[in-house]
Amino acid sequence: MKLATWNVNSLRVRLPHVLDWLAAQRPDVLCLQETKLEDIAFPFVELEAAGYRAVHAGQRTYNGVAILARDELADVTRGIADFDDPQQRVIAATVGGVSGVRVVCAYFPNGQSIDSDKYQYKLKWLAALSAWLKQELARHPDLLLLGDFNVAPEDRDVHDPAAWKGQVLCSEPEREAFRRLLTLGMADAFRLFEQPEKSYTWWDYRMMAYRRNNGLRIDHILLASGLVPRCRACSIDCAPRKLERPSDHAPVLVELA
DNA sequence: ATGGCTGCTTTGAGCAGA
Repeated sequence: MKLATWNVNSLRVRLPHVLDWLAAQRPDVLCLQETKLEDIAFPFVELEAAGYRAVHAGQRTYNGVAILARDELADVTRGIADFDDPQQRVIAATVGGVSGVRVVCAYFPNGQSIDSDKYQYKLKWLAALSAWLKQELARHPDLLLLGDFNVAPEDRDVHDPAAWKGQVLCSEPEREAFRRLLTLGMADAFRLFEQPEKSYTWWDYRMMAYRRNNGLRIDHILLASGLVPRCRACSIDCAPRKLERPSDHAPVLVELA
């Protein structure tokens, strides 16, 4: 089973890239973030023609998350339970029937800068996510959390750790929140394997950052402990970042036996 | 060098992203 996550930075603009990528990779599941679409504008028809069902928690202009799957998507939930939030950042579904996995697709807040109200919202959101996932892991032992975490967990996930030290995406409270997710009983799938040095999933559009590999690893796939023995591979696919008019994020993939 | 791109917005300068 192949699952992936990709922040597409507007599905309206990126739909051709998504369709090409689905055709090339044929993942069983693809989680999308930043669709920036209302549900009524979501391209269900085009995706169905490509062989994918979809569920979407949409919103105009900002945020918006979706799960695409070749098989049925069951028990769909939107948002974090007991956390009132108009921003559409979380959608979850069970894929693969009775023996299926629970897929949680999330677009974590960016936080803007550590002195911003948005940063305080990010920390509250992270705390609410942890509390909710603790319950969800008890309910669904075969859970995966995939998405744009907007957190670079360690200095090796940052092209210039000195410049980013203490900044939003790298600050210690954010990294603590990331580690807290691991202590709930999850593993960073990417770090289960040997990986190339300077592996990143996001590069700024400016200053030729991609060409210089000035990036951050902020898109992640966490696996519940019980899934770890089934994990065969995890990688970042940089091919879409090289295309014309790319998303600033690259997809991350995981393979489960 | 505090910008540099990109996408979006009651269309055009400003916000947000990361």
